Amino acid sequence: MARYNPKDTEPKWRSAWAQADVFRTADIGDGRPKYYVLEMFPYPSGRIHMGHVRNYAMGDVVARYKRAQGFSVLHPMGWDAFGMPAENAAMERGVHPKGWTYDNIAAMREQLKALGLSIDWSREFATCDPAYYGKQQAWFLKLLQRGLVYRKEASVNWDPVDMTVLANEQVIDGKGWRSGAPVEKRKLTQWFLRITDYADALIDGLKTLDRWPEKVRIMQENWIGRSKGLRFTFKFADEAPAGHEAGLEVYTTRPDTLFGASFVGIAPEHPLAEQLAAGHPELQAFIAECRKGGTSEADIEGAEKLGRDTGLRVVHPLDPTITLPVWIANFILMDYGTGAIFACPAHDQRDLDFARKYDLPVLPVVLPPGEDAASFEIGKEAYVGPGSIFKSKFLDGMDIESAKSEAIARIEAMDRGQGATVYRLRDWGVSRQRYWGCPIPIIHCPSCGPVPVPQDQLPVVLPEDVTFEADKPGNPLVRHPTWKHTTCPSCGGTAERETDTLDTFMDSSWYFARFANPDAAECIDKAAADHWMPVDQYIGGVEHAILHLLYARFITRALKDEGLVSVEEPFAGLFTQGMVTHEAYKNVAGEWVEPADVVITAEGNSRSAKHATTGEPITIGDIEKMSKSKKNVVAPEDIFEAYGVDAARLFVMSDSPPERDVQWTNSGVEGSWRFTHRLWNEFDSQPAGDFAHDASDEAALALRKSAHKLIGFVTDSIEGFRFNSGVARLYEFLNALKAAPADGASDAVLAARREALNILARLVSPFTPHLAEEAWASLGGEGLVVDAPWPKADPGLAADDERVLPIQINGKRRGEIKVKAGLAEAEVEKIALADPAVLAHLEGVTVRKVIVVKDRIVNIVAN
RNA sequence: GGGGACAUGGCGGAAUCGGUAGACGCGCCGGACUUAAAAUCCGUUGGAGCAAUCCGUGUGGGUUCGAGUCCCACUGUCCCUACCA
Repeated sequence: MARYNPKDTEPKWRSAWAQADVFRTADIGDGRPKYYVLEMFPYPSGRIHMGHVRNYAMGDVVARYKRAQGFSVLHPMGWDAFGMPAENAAMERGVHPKGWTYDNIAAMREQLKALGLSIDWSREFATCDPAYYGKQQAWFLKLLQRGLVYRKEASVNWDPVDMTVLANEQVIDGKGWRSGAPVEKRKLTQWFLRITDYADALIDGLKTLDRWPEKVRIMQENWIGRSKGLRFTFKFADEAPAGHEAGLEVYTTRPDTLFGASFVGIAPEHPLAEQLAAGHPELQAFIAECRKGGTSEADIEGAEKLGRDTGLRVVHPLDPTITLPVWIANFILMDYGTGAIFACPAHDQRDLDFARKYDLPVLPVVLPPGEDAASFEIGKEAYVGPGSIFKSKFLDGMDIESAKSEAIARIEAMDRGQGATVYRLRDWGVSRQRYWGCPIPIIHCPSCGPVPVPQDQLPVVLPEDVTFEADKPGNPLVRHPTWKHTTCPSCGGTAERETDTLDTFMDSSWYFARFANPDAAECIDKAAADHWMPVDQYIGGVEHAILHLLYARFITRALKDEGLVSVEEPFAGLFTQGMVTHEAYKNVAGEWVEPADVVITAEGNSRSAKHATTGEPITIGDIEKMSKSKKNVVAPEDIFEAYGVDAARLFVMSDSPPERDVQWTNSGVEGSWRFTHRLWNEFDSQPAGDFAHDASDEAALALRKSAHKLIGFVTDSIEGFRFNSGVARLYEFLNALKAAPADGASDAVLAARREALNILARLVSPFTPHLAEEAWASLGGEGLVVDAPWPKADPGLAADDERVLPIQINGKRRGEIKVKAGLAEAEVEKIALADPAVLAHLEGVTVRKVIVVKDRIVNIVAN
């Protein structure tokens, strides 16, 4: 019996697939139903890691399974190749970002190919290919023409380390998502995309995404943050400040609490605040102070509510006898609503904190159920629960919702404001002051202003002769001697190119559509995209729940409105897979130690660790995401070398549910490796022959039944993304096969085994494709197993004709009976009550009731 | 502060519909093979008990003939988000 040797076997089958070109897909399909499987494409950072292995192995299981089910499967691969790390490498090591990126792509392509993925490599592209980003420039200009792109001066998030602007989505806890540096506010002129025009569509579209995780839909909905309320204007009680004669506009979601207003607040950046500060050093100092405040969690938690009275007063819109002071307050945000609020301290915690600090009135107007109107008071906590409105004239006695509608109606009738929907979502700033990105195809002309580059002059190609020096940060496009100097396409005068490049999230917002035909002369080959889109199954990390997945949904809708694609939603099905984790180890000095240098010993239930060479004790730390800084990484290529690709693929699919983190362990992958060998032994020990069935042989029948049941289990587990359960069933079945060995078996059992192995080879093929091919060949299967159809279960064999029913007495299991499947309840009851074990437990008690659940269980109620 | 998820042996997890809790894997323990070890193979393995049996899915209640699963309250852990009026 030959030992299974993945080192020879795996490359052999990979070249067989390549030679037969089995994974190439036609651009407009071939008559079979289409299925588009896509994993989020990788950033070419240098080497693939275990997270990639898990992500792409999952997609490959789906792709191979759908292929076998008769679908024409599109399963492409590309590279999200623009971005900061390439520039960092350039500055640190003096290499060129382009060379660095394409070298990494070459290395990672080889690694991915070694994984044996069923990828159509003929469609591969990188976003840094001019052939790709040129098309991106083309549709960017179309969106500009549509009015979806605009330029404005705005206060933006500036990352002082990466020296670039970041979108709101890219600021995590007040820090740059990549650099981790605290973000500063800067006023810059930037290009923006009107994602807010699509806010409603993006929220409403979520309802159609029934194959997305609920969690991601909720995150997107919260991020867009639609809220309904009232926008209205306060008139000034005395003479209005110059330019503010119309009054002061505020936004609220609680118009029902209008009679509880005790002051009006404006943001420190509010134009009125800045105007007032002009001749007022104290206000000026206060506003400057506010600008400094950080946005990290600790800053916000600890931040004290601060404000300054402007001395201005405004008139209450619903009761002209009431006037309210106008304060500048540090907790009011300029870029939400109107940057001004009316404050109702009784029913808003922030307003209450502020009111207590500056001794402003607290007027409760919502009476909680069961409270007495005369005695109800607000202490340290604002009341935000339900109740009935009181001390509010015509709103008295109403519930909150009716009072909101009534207040809005009154204000609208007075023509002082109107109901308004406000979003948390801001327009997407896409300008990046970086070199290694897609150039924004705009020319700035001193007389014509910003002018689009004519379509026939695209692509605007990045110049390659740029210099990077660690002491000269910033964008080398700005200091390039010639590149930016050009002529205005409109007037022909001297002009300068835009030196900002596009946010790399633009690159990943349409690549899935380009894959339909990556060589198309137009941006998107409409016929091909109409055939393949939407992506039927998208797979990637949950860290993109808001960023990439929201941008891609927006761009797809914008491109649809432009007529470039027909779908509104790019990803019909989304699966967010968990990370690959590993224990982290530390030595006595507190330094991280690589897993390869650690020897673990276990005695009973306790584990201890020591250093493999020095023998010094090692502390076993937490299980964490694999990261270079904690040294708890395992290199995929080392695993492929030691155990083979199939064992590695199998392990990442087997140990945990795919949406959860999987803990990489050496012993775990060894288990998968053992499985591949034991599986091979079964195939290898099987003598050739036919499938002639002998129904009278019980062992043979039992084996056939479990093989046909297995088909259903594995099919369901793949369809339902429960790969770990499917793999467990395969293990279980192998155990059953070993219990009916070929050695000395009857002809009937041998035939049953042959049939079972034929089924098994196809069922394991999505998980361990190389081994499956070797097995298929040894069984004498026709052609390649990748081209073999998915096995079909014989319903007669897959269904049980006998059932073992547990018998409970008062809910406790007391015995079991074997009955024909589907046996009538009355019959089952008779048999159950005659069972000796049951009778023994019924002695001295009276049977009150017998519950029979067909084919499942019997419960006898007795006392 | 707001939103969401999760909690099952020594560990990862299974139980898809309210119906035999702990499949499968890892680890541990024992055995075979071996001069020995590794590898491999076989067996045991939730807890208590000699046993019958009893207890057992984070805690406390509830619904039900029957709850890991449904409802209420709580505790803990993790993720997202954040002065969004």
